[in-house]
Amino acid sequence: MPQNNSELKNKRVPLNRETIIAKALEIADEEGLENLSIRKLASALDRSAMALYRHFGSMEEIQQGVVARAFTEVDTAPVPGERWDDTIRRTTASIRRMHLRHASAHLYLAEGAAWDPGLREHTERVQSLHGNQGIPEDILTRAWRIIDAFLSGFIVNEISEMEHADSLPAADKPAWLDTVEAAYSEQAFNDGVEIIIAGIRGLAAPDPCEWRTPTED
Amino acid sequence: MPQNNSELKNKRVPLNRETIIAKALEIADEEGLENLSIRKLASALDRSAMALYRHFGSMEEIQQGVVARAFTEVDTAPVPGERWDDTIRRTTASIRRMHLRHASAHLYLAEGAAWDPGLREHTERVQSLHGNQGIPEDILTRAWRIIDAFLSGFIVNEISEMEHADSLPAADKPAWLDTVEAAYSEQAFNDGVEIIIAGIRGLAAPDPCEWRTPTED
DNA sequence: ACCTGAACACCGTTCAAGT
DNA sequence: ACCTGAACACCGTTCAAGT
Repeated sequence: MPQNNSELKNKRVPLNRETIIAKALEIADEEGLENLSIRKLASALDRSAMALYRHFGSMEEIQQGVVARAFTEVDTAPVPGERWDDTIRRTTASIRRMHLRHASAHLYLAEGAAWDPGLREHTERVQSLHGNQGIPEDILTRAWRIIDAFLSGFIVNEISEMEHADSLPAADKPAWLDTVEAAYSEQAFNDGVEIIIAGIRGLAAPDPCEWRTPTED
Repeated sequence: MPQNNSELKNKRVPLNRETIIAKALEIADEEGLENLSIRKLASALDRSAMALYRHFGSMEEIQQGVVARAFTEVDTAPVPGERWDDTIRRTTASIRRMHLRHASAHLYLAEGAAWDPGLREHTERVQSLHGNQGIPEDILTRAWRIIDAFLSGFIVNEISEMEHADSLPAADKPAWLDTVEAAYSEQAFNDGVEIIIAGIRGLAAPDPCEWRTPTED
């Protein structure tokens, strides 16, 4: 049975890294990264599971690709004249918003450390942003670890809590849960970021911390 | 073929929640929680996989049990007269040490948020510790969220990084690196804890923050 | 009461083959 | 060059049966 071109175009998207990852993120957004499988992905692309192995070596590689793709949505553009702490406020907020946009995908499940292939490019972009601002290397290293830990921990907890809240009858909530539940909100996130920024100033003292992204002229 | 009692005792440990979880933690410590399976666990206990379903409803329940069991190793005892910030230093360090002791188990994979059945008891112990010290409830709430995020994020990153370092070729990894890495990690952890404690003092100002665990007399 | 084997509906991945 | 079906060695879980 011959099929014409328009029929093929509807189902048979050209197969390459980009289209595979795009479809994978779509499925992850609907069912979660933990429910993404090669067979499911292949069937959504109207291909056999094995066809995907021409483009990816393993399921892990596909998951890393999905995370990398989501991180391209994060705002890491240099803003001339921006002070280092405003850069931190802007980039961390953007990362959090990206994760909330893809909350159902559970991206944190595949998100390894900063040297992970999926996060490497993102990490380099943000690090060079701060490097260009003139932050001393040892301060940047120490600051990075604390921010990175808080950020990833906060996001995992926040998304888990969001999903749990939807599935819990109000009468069953013990009193101590309020403390935990109230924890994850916009204000909570900002509290943490401000505390860490103040802490970095403490680490760098008596440096006035006037590091800024260079202006054009 | 009749088997005598001593032969049975060697292989056939009595089957209950406790012995199942103990064996599950053993396997997780060797292969990681992600490679623990009901079939593997049952075979290690010389039973069929289905025998375990008399004691646990699902694999998830077993994993939560493993996490809960590991958390009983954490030092959350009340120390009369101890100031709140020293309690934070002590309990967070103990949680980190527990995770490092079970680093290969990847316990964080099953560690949900604080309301997760596996962490519920632990959470209640620590919260009541601080409640008894007289920390105002709103301060405890704000402090908890930041510490919890930093702690879980730091531990995941630290263990991931340790394993990444282990997989480096020996030539790329001089002998002194272990010490430096370990020391740096320790310092980074303490940096974060101290910054957050200072931040909590800022949130509570002008309160002198002299909250302490009650003494006996 | 306690445990079993067989079966179901899935996985990721490898292999040899098809056009 | 690109894709396929069949197979392998696993999963978690359900069912009906055995002692």
